[in-house]
Amino acid sequence: MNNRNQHIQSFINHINKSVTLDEVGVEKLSSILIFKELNKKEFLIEPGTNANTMNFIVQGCMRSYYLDENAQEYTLQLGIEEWWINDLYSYLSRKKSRMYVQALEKTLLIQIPRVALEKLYIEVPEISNFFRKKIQNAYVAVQERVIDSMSDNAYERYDSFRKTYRDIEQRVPQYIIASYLGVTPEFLSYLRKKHS
Amino acid sequence: MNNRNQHIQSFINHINKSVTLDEVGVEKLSSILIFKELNKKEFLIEPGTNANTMNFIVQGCMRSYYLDENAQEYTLQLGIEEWWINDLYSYLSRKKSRMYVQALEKTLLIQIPRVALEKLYIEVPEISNFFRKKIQNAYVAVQERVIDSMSDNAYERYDSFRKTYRDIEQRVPQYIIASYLGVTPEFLSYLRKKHS
DNA sequence: TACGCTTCTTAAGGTATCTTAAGTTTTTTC
DNA sequence: GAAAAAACTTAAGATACCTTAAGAAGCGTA
Repeated sequence: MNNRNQHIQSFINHINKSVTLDEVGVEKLSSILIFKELNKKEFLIEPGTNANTMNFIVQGCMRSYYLDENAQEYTLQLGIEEWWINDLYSYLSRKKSRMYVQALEKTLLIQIPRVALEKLYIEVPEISNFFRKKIQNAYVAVQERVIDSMSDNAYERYDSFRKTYRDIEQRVPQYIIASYLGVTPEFLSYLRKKHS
Repeated sequence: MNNRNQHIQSFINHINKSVTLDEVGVEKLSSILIFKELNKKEFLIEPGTNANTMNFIVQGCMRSYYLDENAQEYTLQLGIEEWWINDLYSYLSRKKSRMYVQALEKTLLIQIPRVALEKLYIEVPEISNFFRKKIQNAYVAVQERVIDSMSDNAYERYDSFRKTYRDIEQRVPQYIIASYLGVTPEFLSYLRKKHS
């Protein structure tokens, strides 16, 4: 497949939006990438397994969610093309995950194994900077959600969800959006009608 | 003051609970510490300023909170002796803070300036590991709060707050606990009565 | 195309939480 | 130690959100 090279190319472009890799950096990074395909509903991570890669979505749609004792789902992250998806906690701490990370469509990922990536951090500091920023942004995003959950009502959260995830909303079932917003699907349906 | 050395000693003990510093590490770390005193209600960080230090509470009680357009406060973090307090976002990203970090009692901090700390990371990797873990834990704590805010009702959140922050609850006004839980002070008061 | 499964909608009744407002208690300040 | 300020409580009425249940619509597969 020559697709493979195209995908790597646009992956490198994605990285170069935040930092500047020289040719050696590009070369070294490209050499450790792994492609992985997931079918719709297939799991990348399940509770009890370990997240040992960083995962970039080339094509498709993914989510991470937590499942509680009452079989209630809490969606923590959604992602489509050019987004990263993971259980960062498991990846960073090397502990077992307590989440599911699942494909919502047939999905193609580019994965970077932690071991190889950490070696690269030393040889190519720009790559280290790139992921440092990613992790910072993840932290900020979660913190913002804490504030939003306290300050905004469900419709306000839905509204800002649609602004932030414009391209995602169409592709994801509504009950998953409800589980991201922290409301029941019935109530989300009611809100949509009320404000339409 | 000889207090100073005692405080440094117990600070080092705190670090040594998570990692193992050799004598050189201890020496180097000790040499970059700064003591800072805050009066009750005094601010360590305000919106528009930068967080350039890591802050360890030697004695006292602090909180970080976000203030929205409606003058509503959202408490994000509380801490007492042996806890760390900061606006990690500002510290990590080097961007201006959007939070307040404030002393709730007369407080003594040990501060580590970022510049010196980052130099130390290279010379004493154990210290780098220590703070990597701290930041991971901060991320996990915030993520857990997102899940709790969706899955637990206010009384359950209050109850687990009391378990997690047993020693803090007594020292902090109730309206601040309410602003941490995301409920009105009136409702927290009602809950306390109902369950007593 | 049709059947079965998944997702979405509607609606009624219930519970959790908020708002306002006033009174009480505690803490701070002089 | 008295006055002022801050924090807490109580209660009534309002609103947001949930639960249950049932039917409708959409989608995947034979």
